[in-house]
Amino acid sequence: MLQEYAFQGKKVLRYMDTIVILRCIVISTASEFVSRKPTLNTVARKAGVSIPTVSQVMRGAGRISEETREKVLKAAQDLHYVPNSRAAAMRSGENREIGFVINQLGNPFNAEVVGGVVDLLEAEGYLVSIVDTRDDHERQARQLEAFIRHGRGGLLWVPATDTTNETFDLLAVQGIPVVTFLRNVRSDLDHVGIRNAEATATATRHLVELGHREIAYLGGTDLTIVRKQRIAGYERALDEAGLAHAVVWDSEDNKIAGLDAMSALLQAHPKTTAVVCNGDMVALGACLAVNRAGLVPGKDVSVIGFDNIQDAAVSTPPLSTMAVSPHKLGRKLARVLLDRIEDPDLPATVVEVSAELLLRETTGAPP
Amino acid sequence: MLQEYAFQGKKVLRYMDTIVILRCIVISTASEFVSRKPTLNTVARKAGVSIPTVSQVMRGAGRISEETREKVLKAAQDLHYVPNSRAAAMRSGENREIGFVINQLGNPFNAEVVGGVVDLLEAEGYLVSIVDTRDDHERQARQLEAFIRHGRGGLLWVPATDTTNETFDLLAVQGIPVVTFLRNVRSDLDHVGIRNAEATATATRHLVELGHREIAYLGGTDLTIVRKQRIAGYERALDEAGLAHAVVWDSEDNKIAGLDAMSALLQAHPKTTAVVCNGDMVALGACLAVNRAGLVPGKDVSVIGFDNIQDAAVSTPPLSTMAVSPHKLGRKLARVLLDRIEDPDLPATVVEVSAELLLRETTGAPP
DNA sequence: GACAGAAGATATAACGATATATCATAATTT
DNA sequence: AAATTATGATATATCGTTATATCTTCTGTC
Repeated sequence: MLQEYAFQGKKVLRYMDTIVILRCIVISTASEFVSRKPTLNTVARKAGVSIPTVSQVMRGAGRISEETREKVLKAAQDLHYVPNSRAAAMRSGENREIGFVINQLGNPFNAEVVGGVVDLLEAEGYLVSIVDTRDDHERQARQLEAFIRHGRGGLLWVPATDTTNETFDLLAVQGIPVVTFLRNVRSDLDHVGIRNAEATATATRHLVELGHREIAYLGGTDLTIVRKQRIAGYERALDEAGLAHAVVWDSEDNKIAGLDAMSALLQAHPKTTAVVCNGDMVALGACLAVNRAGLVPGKDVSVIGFDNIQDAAVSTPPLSTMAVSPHKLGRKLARVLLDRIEDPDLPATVVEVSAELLLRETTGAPP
Repeated sequence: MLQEYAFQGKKVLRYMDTIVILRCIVISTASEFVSRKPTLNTVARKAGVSIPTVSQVMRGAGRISEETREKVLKAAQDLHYVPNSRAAAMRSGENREIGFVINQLGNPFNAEVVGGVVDLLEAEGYLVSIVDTRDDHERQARQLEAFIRHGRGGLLWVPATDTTNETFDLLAVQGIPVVTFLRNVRSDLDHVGIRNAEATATATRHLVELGHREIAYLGGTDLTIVRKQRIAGYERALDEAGLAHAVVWDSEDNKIAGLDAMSALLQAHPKTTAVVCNGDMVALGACLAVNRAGLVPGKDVSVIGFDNIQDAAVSTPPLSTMAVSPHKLGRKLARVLLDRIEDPDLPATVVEVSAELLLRETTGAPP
């Protein structure tokens, strides 16, 4: 009796035992003529050895004679064999693929951080693959789950604003190494970030020393962790100087928002002689606004930024800012993850890097 | 006789058959108390059904009674079960993970393209993970191979400058769907890009119509494909106008390089009244140089950019440019990849999107 | 009441790799 | 010469899934 039989996605016919012969023929045909991804099996047959032997040669493990080693390597090269890491990971449990969940891809600061991370992790044989949440916590939840489904040996993560507890719980249960970056939202997770409060305090103190008395903060009522920390440092420095009066003005982290916000601020508080900004983009926008008001940044109004992005050095006038090395930050981030992978029982680590006062031309004594 | 025996990374002892009992105890202990990633097996045991049944429930496949369906779903939820897509991919052959190999992560244009790609592919259940080659073809080769090892169902790729033939061959042999983006380097691969020659021709023609006669091209002797195409369009438009004389000046794609190059160009060719730029970053740098030379962009010297990045709209003066919608471009890119995955036997497709002339304030009649 | 067919579940064999155990030889020791 | 140990290769089970085949049980039909 003839029966339909599915083989490699295609229906073939079988008749009792004939299927065995048929399958043999088909398999052999396929491996001869159809270009399929080569596997250990393919290589082993071509080299005339067993599968474990090929596996050992590819990994440089076990005891293999020079003769068979060369035979196997030749076969692998001829077939353009590329090992399947996922199958390997499945069996061995070791997974050298790291996910980086980032909040804003186009940000040059983030891009440099990624560079630092990758430089360290690729040297250790890891693949670092990135996704961009665009600061949308729902998309983030989907992406994190996707990373778990697709198997990542560790995660680096800039948590989106409004990240829910469900998301944290999901990660906690999966028992996969996670290091948060920049936004220190959970004490039970490893973290690498910037000493935000210290940095804005330094910036503010500098402006106070220059003689400024009306110092506003630009970019800060949408209270993410980082903004809170930065505003806290700013307010602390004002308190120390006995300047209780503090204007915190809202703005998003881009040039246009900075421009608009600074224009409004200058109108509402014309006595302001200095602004500490939440980021360089805002600061650059602020300088634009100062210009448009017929004033000169660094003379009439001092502006100080945060991050030291590339543009800060070439704007007119060049921007004073709190500088952090994103590349170094990235390397630290990778280091902490590697340590965690090596020893999962380590207590949660927090590493915070200082920012340095970098004075260019947008800061000076008040008029 | 006692023997050492390795179990879950730790050495235990075994004595003849006793190992069986020992293993049973250990396994049961582990699954009860140690937090391990739950699998179909775990869920199946908890729900009191077989593994294939759970698999079917999770996928919504096969015929399952409502009763067992609920039982299984409850067990899965209680255990926080997350399916292992790699194991699934291994068996089923279907792999919904896409790799995006990009040349410059910090570029906001690229970031928006990624947004378009992801919007379409995530809706189809794909995970898009990104790596940054930083235009280094050796790093790129390592990353592409890593993507193949780790199993990607398709690749989107901005080929780095100097990509070698070995790299193309590696990809060709692996038989994995690949779509190149922006840089159309191989006729045997699908491609999505911009009509570069058409765009620069449009820009140049516009300058000619404004009355310019000394029109230079800024950013172009390092001859990548894209630069070649753009210069070709520029030269074609000059030829049409009977203006044989063309100055092509070198510059990298960033502000500082644009500033330096434009300063040099103005010194070497003071009669130049207009420049077509290879990108907006160069154009913004060029405007800076024009300013520093005591001239006004759009009046003394016209500058036109390419890409319409966010900064172009808020620079002073706002930049005229050739605008393309990166988001739309990203969706096109994703579409082409999906089509290829659906039908691997399709002939190679090339999709090219037009750029639009977007006039702001850096272009005008010559003085 | 026998039988066909459907419904709902399970058994089994892959996918491509690695870990462990085992098995032939050859080389060395006693 | 017999026993032991190294050496180099292979056999087998397993990782977490899914595809296919098989097996009950329960209908409904004649």
